[in-house]
Amino acid sequence: MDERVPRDFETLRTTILERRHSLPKRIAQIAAYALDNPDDIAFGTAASIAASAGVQPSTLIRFAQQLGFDGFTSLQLVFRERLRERNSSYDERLAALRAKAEEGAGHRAIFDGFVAAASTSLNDISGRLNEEHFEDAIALLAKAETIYVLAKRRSYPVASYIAYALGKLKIRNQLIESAAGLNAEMIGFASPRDAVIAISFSPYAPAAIEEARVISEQGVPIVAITDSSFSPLAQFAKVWFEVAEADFAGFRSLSATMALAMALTVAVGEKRRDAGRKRKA
Amino acid sequence: MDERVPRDFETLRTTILERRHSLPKRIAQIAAYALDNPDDIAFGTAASIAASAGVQPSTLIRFAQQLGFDGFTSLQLVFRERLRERNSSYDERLAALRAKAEEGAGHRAIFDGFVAAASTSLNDISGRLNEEHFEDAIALLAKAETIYVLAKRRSYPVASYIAYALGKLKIRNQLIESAAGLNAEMIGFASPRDAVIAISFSPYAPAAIEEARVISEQGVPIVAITDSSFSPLAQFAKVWFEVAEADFAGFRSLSATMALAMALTVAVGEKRRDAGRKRKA
DNA sequence: TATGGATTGGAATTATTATTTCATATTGCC
DNA sequence: GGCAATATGAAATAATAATTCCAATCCATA
Repeated sequence: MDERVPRDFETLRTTILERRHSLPKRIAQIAAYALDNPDDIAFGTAASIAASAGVQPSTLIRFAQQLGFDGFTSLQLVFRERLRERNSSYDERLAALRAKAEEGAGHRAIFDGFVAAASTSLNDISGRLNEEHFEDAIALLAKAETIYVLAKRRSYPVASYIAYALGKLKIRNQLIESAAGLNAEMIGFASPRDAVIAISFSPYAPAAIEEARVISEQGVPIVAITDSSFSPLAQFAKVWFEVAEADFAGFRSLSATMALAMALTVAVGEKRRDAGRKRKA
Repeated sequence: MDERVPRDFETLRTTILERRHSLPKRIAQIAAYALDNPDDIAFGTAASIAASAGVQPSTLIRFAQQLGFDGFTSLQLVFRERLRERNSSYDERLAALRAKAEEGAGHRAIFDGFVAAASTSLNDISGRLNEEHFEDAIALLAKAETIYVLAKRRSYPVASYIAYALGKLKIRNQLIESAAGLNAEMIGFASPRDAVIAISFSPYAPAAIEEARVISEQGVPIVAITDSSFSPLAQFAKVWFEVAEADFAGFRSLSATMALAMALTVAVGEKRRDAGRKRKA
């Protein structure tokens, strides 16, 4: 065993991919299986793995030997090590972050707390996004002449990001700011051919709700991002998204909302480009 | 085996913790070891685990039986299952997201791409935050009379969030907006007793850089959040943070920057509260 | 402190699993 | 198309690991 044996999964993976085409059929078969089902290699027995991959146990051992290991067992160790590391690389780290943050050890803990809250929120939303609503929202926004973006206070940063991104994508948009008292007039210009993205979380800013009400009464369709079905925003909206953000130290994360906002914006941009192309053709 | 056997790790854990005090000494010893080193149980052999825990293999089996399993092997399955799930619950899921996003399957892929980018960025920053810089920045900002917040374009949402949070914490602050032409005068008011949080990423908005230069020449200390040591912002800053945000579809995530911004803000708030308390005492 | 029951250690046993071997099949090459 | 080299399948064998068993020890209780 003087030749260089891959001792970590990434090296192993690379090695396999390099040699892929020079491997005999059955060996290639088990190689593909190994990269596709690393967990099975980590936990299975030579016999069970061979069966799942549709080869003989001896082939599995030859595969290991071809890679420079002295048997299946040593190959398996690499797959097990990977699981150990992977595992500690996230969930446990997040748990550790949370634990550190909770026991409140100084300023670093504050940082860890916010990182953990943001990660949790992202994790959560990625499983919960309603794909139909997402498509509906994109369709609705893509055909709008002007997209109005409405959000106050905590949600305002998201709105300003949307406005920035829409601008970069050359999509006409209007941010309804809280600052000047011109909101009423701005809203007055909106027509049913336009659309609104409204964002508001509990405790809902009264101004945001009121403006959403007025604008929906003008027949302008609203896409809302909010935090529950009881949200007053939901009742005015054509489509609405529920985003649950984790909080830390009384401040809620914005990461999930941001990710959704970015995705909406870019998807609308893409949809418009596609539509434009079709019209020309 | 009619009694209820814990089939998932959490249940098992709870069961062990409940019975902890009624277990015989050696069994308790292996129980503690199991909860402390779940990975070892998942991968080890009865003999190796027993040795590490300082008991006999037979004790390990008795432990498993006491919990209702019919042997060590079935107990081990629970520990292995946990690793599988844990693993697929994040890293692999993220990889899957990325893969889906890359193969570009419709709008859902866009969403997945942004979620993945945000997760990656958070993951990254949590390992890279320089704790000393963080403490320095907090100290510097905590003693400022007014905190100026300076950011344009893509970074503006972060600035507006900081301004909002500082306001909620009753810390005097001033957002230097790009809109009106009053920036120069606003900046003119800043003194060395104040401080600035400046945020800018490549391609650096010229206005942001210019304003940072002017304000630093007035002797106002700057805390910068930027993306590399070559950033023009870094040279004006007393303390600066490097934040590497992953991007998707040409838009960069803001999640790591946001988390850092929130942490900074809240930490400053906390430091001020502490200082206030001490002064009174 | 004697006694019964529970607990533990250590070796023997049994089961499972990896590996080797050898006959057979396949492939590439002249 | 025939030959050698290589690859594959299947079963035998060797190794390893789980489990069981029994004697020794510990502990609570009378």
